[in-house]
Amino acid sequence: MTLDQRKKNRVTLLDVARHAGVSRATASLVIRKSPLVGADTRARVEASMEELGYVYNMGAARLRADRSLTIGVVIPNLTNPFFAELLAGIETVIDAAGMVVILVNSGDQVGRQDMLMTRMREHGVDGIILCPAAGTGEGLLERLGEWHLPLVQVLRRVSDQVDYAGVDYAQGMRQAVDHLSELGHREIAFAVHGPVHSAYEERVEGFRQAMQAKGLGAEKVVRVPHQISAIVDAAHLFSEGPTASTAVICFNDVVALGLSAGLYDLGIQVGRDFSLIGFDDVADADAMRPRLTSVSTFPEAIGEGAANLLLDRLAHPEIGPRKLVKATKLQIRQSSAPWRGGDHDLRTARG
Amino acid sequence: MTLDQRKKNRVTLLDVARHAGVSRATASLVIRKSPLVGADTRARVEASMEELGYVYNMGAARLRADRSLTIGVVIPNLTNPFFAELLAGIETVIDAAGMVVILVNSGDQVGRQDMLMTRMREHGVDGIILCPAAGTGEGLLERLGEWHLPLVQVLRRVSDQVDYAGVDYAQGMRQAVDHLSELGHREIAFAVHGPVHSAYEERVEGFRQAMQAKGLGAEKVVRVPHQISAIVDAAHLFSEGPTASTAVICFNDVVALGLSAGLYDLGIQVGRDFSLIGFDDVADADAMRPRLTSVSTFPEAIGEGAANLLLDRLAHPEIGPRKLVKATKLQIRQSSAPWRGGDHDLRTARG
DNA sequence: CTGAAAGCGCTTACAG
DNA sequence: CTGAAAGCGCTTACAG
Repeated sequence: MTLDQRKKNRVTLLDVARHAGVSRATASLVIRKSPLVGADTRARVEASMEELGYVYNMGAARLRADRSLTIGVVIPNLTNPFFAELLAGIETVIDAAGMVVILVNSGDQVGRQDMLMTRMREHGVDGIILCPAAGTGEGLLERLGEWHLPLVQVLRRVSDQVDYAGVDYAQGMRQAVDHLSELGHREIAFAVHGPVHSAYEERVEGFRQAMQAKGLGAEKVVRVPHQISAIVDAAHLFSEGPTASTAVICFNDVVALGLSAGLYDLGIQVGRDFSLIGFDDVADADAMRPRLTSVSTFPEAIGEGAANLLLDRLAHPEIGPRKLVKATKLQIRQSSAPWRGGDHDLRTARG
Repeated sequence: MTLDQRKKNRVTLLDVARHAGVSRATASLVIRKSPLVGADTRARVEASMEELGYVYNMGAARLRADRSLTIGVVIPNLTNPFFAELLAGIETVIDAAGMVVILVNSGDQVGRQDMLMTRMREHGVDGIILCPAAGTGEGLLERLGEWHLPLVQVLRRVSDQVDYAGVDYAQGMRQAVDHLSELGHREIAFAVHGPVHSAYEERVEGFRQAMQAKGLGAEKVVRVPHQISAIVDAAHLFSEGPTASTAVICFNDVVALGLSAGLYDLGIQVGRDFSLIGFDDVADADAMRPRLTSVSTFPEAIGEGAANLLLDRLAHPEIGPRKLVKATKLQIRQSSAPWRGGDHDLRTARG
């Protein structure tokens, strides 16, 4: 039996202490790199640890010290490349701090998320980085407050009373709208999809305000399907009917990728007869043809920011809630082009 | 501060037991759903837990019971969408088993990986799912064996003596080669990149064997850069010079995406004058134009398989090493097309 | 700088 | 079915 063997073989701190001829307390101090212990003693203890093959038992340490060097990360969807990059950023910082990430997937379901928060708590995580599932109420955050479990919201925000790291969506929308406006476009649509949460609303609101600031109508907020294959088939919404446009800003790069293919299928040449702007800049925009103009939101940097916010919070529980709102950057490539004038028939465009 | 409050507020099993008028042992049995305890007693204890807001302390339980309900997952690269899907599959199964994933990123560096294995061990994980960094030796696995730490290798294999879940790369290569061969292609190249590991070698070897089985030369194994933007610029390797071909099988979809763009830039129409086959089928192949023919390797299913293998291993440490080699499936779309004959000049192709 | 003792919150035999 | 006791491997005051 593996388990029994593991148990039998285990060398404890007491074994190390005996072997080195010191007390258990001294050995413990060596492990935690306390300056209280002399250099020669330290060397002797470390040699014994090496010789006996000692393995530090976090579980025992955590029970006594009440910290686990463990962070919970709750994410609504792993397969979205945006979240994968966010996670990579979080992992980098947490790892560098000598801590470890416990990862769970809420599937954007509030009920599951509740269950997972409890599970994180049972595992004794020192803090949580949460991208709240759509529909999360403030209640959850209050409960965490009662639990005295440090929390950082990332990308989506539910409460102003809790740390938050996210994107300046208003700025991003302004950059996209201004760019299209300068190219002469007036019939600009915003293609949205997915569940409604703060990041969704900030994007829509940012679009409205940016359009109004340019004296343009902002009524063309058009929902497209979630699956990319279905987005392809929704491209006609932007070439005909009441929401026909000359340019579309996309909720994210997945939408842009789908619409790019769909417009191509309709014989509309993006980057010449029609303009498309993505959001996030995580898809392989450089390898798309035409290359996709997109608003970079730097998910990896946001992940790093969120993790640093949490580490700060652990060190300083007393300071007030903080916000980290990252600037966006418009990456201009080929998919956005000057407006070609009103009498131009989109469908004749193919080369 | 926070920590002290958490401590002070904490209600323990003993509190629950007293409140319910039973002993601590009985309360413990209730938690672990033992049939030894009567229904009325159980109900009383559960009511007390609810009323007092009891939180199970995994840390304490693990110290005594020597299991943590925690699994370590070591992955070489999070941002690759292939690994994101793999991870999603693992997480689903581990979560359903009531366990939790500790995720770390080796960055494909053997030294970092060693350090992370030790860290996992200190955290007391019950087992590890490892996609070994390129260059990992058998020594690591032997060491884990000595540690009595159950391990499953995923996607890449270092030892036959340890459980493994992966892809039948030979089959995938055969499917790709046979398809191109049936379309009349004879000058078929294999575009590879990235670090060399078992999955790399199995693909190359699979290509060689499949080509030879068709009586074709298998010398055109061509290395392309790692960055997708640089792959785009490497497309000329397949249109001219000694490795010019009429069809390319790609190491993965990232390579295919880059070459697709690069060939387009060269004026070569993929899916008419040139054939391209991807591998993995994780990129949004349906949204590419032309749609990418690709060999599906089902990373999410492999993640699930690996996690199930590990759960089985935890339950039955005594059984011999097992292998789970998942079949591939060729998804034929538009990027592969019949050979157009020898005197056709690729560069005149553009419509 | 070091040692002896208590305790973190559970689980596990062992009696009853 | 339940209770009293020991112990998992650490850390933490408290003396010296």
